[in-house]
Amino acid sequence: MSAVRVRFAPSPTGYLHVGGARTALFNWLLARKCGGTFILRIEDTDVERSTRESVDAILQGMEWLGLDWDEGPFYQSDNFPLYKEHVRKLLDAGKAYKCYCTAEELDARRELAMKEGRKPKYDGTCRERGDAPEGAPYVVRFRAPQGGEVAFDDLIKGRIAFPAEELDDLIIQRTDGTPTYNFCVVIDDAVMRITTVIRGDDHVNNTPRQIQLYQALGYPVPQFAHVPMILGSDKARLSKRHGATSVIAYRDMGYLPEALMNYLVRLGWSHGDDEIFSREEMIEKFDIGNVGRSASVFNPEKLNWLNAHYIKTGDPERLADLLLPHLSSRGVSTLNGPRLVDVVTTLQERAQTLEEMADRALFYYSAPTSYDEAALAKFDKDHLTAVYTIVAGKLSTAGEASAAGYDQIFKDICTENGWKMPQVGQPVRIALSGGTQAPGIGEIVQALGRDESIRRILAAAAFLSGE
RNA sequence: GUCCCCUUCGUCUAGCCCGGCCCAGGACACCGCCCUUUCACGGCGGCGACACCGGUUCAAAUCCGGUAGGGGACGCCA
Repeated sequence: MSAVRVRFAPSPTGYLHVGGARTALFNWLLARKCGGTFILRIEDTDVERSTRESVDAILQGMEWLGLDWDEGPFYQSDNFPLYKEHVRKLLDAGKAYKCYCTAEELDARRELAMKEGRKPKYDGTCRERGDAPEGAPYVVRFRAPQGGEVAFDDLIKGRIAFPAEELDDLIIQRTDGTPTYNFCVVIDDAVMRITTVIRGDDHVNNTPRQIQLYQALGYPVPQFAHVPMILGSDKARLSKRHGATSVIAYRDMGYLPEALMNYLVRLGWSHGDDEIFSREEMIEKFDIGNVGRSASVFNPEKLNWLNAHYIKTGDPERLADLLLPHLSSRGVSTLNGPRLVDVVTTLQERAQTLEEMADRALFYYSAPTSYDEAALAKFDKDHLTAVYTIVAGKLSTAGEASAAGYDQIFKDICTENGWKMPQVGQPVRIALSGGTQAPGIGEIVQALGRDESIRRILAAAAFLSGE
C-alpha cells in the first residue's frame, strides 16, 4: 500500500450528483492506481441541512457506480470535541480571537464595502480588542497572517498565488460553538493524513486560507488538485434545469454504471484518442496531471452512445437482470413468456438505454391487440393471407431452430413462392410484433418460440378475414 | 467592485510543457452513400475549431504581452 491517501467529502444535503460523482471517481482512480487509500468522509457540520436520507442516497450512488472506499464513512459531527480542542489551541496561542460583531453589523459593513468598491473582507474590529464583554455572544476568528503571498502548486492548474492581504480573518467557530467548514476540513485532512486533496475548483479560493490554518496548527500541507466544474448546455453550472443530475436518476433512466463511469472519466480527462475505458483501463491510464483546466459541458448524447456501446457488448444474462425492474414498472411479468435473455439478445443492438429496451421488449410478453394499419396497407389482402397461411404451415412442420435457422426457412419460403424478402418479412413482423420496428424476424421467432409465433400469425390472418 | 481561474470543431477532446511532422487529429451529434428483412448495428465519406490583437522567430495552436469573453470566490453554507 502506497502512502497516497485521498478522500471524497460530500455534504449530505442532497443526492450524489454527477459532479460529485466525478470528483469521487478521480479520487478513487488515483487511490486505485497507486495502491493508496480512498476515504469517505461525510461533511455534516451544518446540522440544520444534513440528513440521514442524503447520506444513504450518496452511499447508494457510490455503491451503484462501484466506487468502493477503504476507510469510513466518517462523520464530522463525531469530531466536534476534536475541533473544540483545536480552537482552544489557536486561542491560547493568540492565533485566533473572539469576535463580538453581530451578523447584522457584518452584513451591513459587507454591503457598504461592496457599494464603495472595496473588498468585502472583515474589517478587523475585534482583532486587537482588549476587553471581553460579559456574557456577549461571540464567534472565534482565525488571525490570518498578513503580508507576502500564499501559493501552492495545484496538480491540475499549476501554481496559484494569492496576496495575503486578500485573505481575511475567517470564522472558525460559530456563536453556537460549532466549527465551520474551512476549519474542519483542515483538521480532518490533517488527522486523516490525507496526502492529496482532489475537489471541485470552486474551492480554490478557500485553499490559501486553509494553508494558513495548516501552518498555524503545525500540520503538513497536502497537495491539491482542483477539478473544473461540469456545466449544462447553456454553459451555466449544471443543475436540474439541464435534466437529471442525480446519479441514481441515471440508473433509473436505464443507464449502466460502467457507461456513466466511462462518460464521467472522459469529461475533463483523456488519454490520446481513446474513448472506451474499462474499469481496469481507467485505473491503469488515469493521470491526475492530465485532467484539463477548463470546465466542460455535460453532453447527454455522448452518454447515450456509450450506454448503447455497453449494452451492445454486455453480457445478456446480466442485462436481463438489470432490465427486470424496468419491466416490472411497466406491469410486465416475464414468468409466462419467452426467456428474457433471448429477448435481450434481440434488443442489444437496438436500445440506447434499458428503458428503451423495456419498451421494445413489451410485445414479446403480450401479443399485439392491433396492427400498424399503414404498414399493412402496403400489401394487398390476398397476399397477406397467402403469406400468413404458408408461413404458419411451414413453421408447423419445421422443428425448433436458431435465429439463423428460421431466417433460412423464410428465405426458402421466398424462393418457393417467388416472393422478395420484404414481402414476407414485413407482414410477418407486423403479425408478431404489431408494428414494423422490431428485431429481425428470425430473431423474434427464436425468442418468442415457434408455437407462439404460429399463434400470432394465425391471429393476424384471422384479424384480416374478420375485417 | 476586488481577487482567482479558464478560452482548439455545436459538444467532449488530442496537440501546447520540449515551436516546424498541424492549411490542426479522434469521438458524440448532424448530413450523404453503402449494407439490409423493418428498426437498428456496421462500413465509407462530408460539414466543422486554434477567442482577438500585437511581439519574438526562417517558422507559433504551441513562447511573450495586451484585449475581449466566460466562470468561480468574496457566508456564523459546504
